[in-house]
Amino acid sequence: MELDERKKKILKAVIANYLETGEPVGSRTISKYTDLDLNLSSATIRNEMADLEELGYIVSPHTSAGRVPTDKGYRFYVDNLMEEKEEIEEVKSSLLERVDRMELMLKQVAKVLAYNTNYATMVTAPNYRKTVKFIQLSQVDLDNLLAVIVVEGNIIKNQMIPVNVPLDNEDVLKFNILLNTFLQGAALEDINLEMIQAMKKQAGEYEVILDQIFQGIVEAIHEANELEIYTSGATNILKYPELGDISKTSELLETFENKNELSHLLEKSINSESEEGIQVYIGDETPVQNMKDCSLVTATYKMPEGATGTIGIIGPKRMDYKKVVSTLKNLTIELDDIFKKGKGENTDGN
Amino acid sequence: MELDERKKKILKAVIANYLETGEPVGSRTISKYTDLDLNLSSATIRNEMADLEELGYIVSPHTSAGRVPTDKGYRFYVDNLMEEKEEIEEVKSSLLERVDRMELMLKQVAKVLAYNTNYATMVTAPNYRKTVKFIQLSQVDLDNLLAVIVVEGNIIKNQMIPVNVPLDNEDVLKFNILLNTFLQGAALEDINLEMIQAMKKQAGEYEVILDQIFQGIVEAIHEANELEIYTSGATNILKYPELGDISKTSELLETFENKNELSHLLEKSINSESEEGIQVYIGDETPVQNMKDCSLVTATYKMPEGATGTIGIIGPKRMDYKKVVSTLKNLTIELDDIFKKGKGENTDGN
DNA sequence: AGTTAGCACTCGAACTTGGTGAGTGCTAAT
DNA sequence: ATTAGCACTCACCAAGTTCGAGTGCTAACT
Repeated sequence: MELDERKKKILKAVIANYLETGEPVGSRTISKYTDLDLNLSSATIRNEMADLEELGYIVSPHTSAGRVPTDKGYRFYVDNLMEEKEEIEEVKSSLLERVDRMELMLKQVAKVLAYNTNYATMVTAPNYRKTVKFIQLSQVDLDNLLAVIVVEGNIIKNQMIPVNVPLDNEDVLKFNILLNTFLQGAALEDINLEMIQAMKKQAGEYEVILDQIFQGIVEAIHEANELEIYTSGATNILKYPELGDISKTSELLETFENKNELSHLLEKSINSESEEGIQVYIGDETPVQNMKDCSLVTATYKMPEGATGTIGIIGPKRMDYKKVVSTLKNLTIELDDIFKKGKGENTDGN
Repeated sequence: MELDERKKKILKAVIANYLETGEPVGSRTISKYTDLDLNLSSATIRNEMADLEELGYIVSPHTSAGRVPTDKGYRFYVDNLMEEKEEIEEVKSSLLERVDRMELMLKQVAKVLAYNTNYATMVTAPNYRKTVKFIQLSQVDLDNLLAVIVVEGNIIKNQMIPVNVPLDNEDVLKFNILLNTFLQGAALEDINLEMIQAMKKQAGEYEVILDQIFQGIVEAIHEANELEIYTSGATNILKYPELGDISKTSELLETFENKNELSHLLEKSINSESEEGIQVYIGDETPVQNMKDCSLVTATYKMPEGATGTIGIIGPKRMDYKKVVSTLKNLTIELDDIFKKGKGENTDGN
């Protein structure tokens, strides 16, 4: 059954009120609600609300309480009723000026966003298709070589490599030539055992040292492939009393502390959705089990090189979707802009 | 007034009981408590407890409840009554095997410690006296130079430096020589305007580029000087119902999220205490205001080079001091050991 | 037919009441 | 000095009470 215009209005009013107060909303409240020009008595509203309840959009927690939106209700609101805010929620871009280090910037984004919205946020680093752009060994001191690897997107990895045989400059130079010949431009996934075998052959007498070097490099590359994720404002979750059930909420907070877990979960689900742009996950729809009492809104941003990353906002189901969606929209636009200007130069990874 | 032997025993019994249960403990409980061979009736205990209350070691939350230790009581316990555990609380050292990257290791320490104790933990990186050990510029691509700086303790910093003039290999080589001449072996604090001026003079026509390079290097160095801090198990705090006052606890959790703040606070207070070894801060004694309903136990570990770092455990006032202290003691010993073996090689910073 | 006023009803929240028991302080006997 | 005994206190719990917001239904109104 399609909702007629009036039912839509009433549903919208119920949700709008509930988003504000977090309390069940009653018929009288709606009938006094002027924003939508309903002008109906509470009795009429009651009849309509009874229908809406039967249809599963709202529910009353007990006989003599008002109504509360169900997940289905929120879903309908987000899909059909919510017109987005016109006024641009200016993300304080002053805070976003320093683009010179990718990592810091993304942390900053998470922080600013959490501060502005009062929800929990997370930002993943862009998933470049990682090809090796630059690789270099240097002798730092008698016992250590330093491998510096720069991959596409200017993410830098360092690795100290202990060596027990003294090397002279020429040896190091040789290694560098060897490494660059084989590895420059290679995608990280392509660096496999075969390639390593081939390099070893060429290394001749230094095979043992090469082994150590490899071990270091492989580790560094492996790390470069991990999806970095930055979070902020996790404790904002505690501000919403409906999530006050500590045992549940603390699990959620733990998930936040364990960024690894979080990143895996997100990677699996969000990347598999080929859709781009803003996604809203309400309650059970969320990919992360621990968030099932919350809602998650994600947005995708793009780097000029084609890499994409995800920004997520986690809040109570009654979060201000309108604000969150428009904030995220503006933020991604702003980010795309910044990246276009900066064109990826001047970035850094840990 | 000095506490006589019996009062001490009773105080100890009260605290021991309270640490276990978290409930106010009554006279009858103590009189049945066999561990200390008191063999007194509850009435006698009551008289003694009344004295202890008058002296400020314990307090009863209301007329007909048992007694609870005060901060003063805890302090006395920690200083005089608590004999440390004999059996070594083995920190699962298997998890500490990978020493190859300082940063990862310290994170791991925080994690393992939080997991084993069920309290919140934090670990600061060692405060090396940071002298530049190695500095190198490389041309990564047409637009970017990469500065790699290694400071004592093998902490590595990277900085991408955009340049708008094409440079050839010889230019880069020149810069490298220049940088190394001036900076190698210099303490980070010594790198000041004068030195920079002197270098600029020598740079001649490339002064502008040098400027950019400097800016990058200064930033990198500045960062290297920040006290790194790693935390774990912050959500463990929520497990203790006496800290269940969400508004207070959430502030504490926020402090944990803001590692910067935390690190500044700690730096100020803990480093200023010249004492080493284990320190116990109870309630108000803690350097961080938000922790005043908790206790903080810190330990100092040493690197062979003389650098030191701090490990902290934050829990409720009724934390198991005995266990925490002995765990920390063993941990620092183990760490000192690991560092001695590894002798600082094979480390890395972000 | 759609809307509304009116009314009986429901049920959670908040408050009251009384009983229970753990624990205390005091006193008097040992 | 220690202890048994006793009156007293007070948080906690369960049962009962009131209160009011909100509902569903019916009958009257437009």
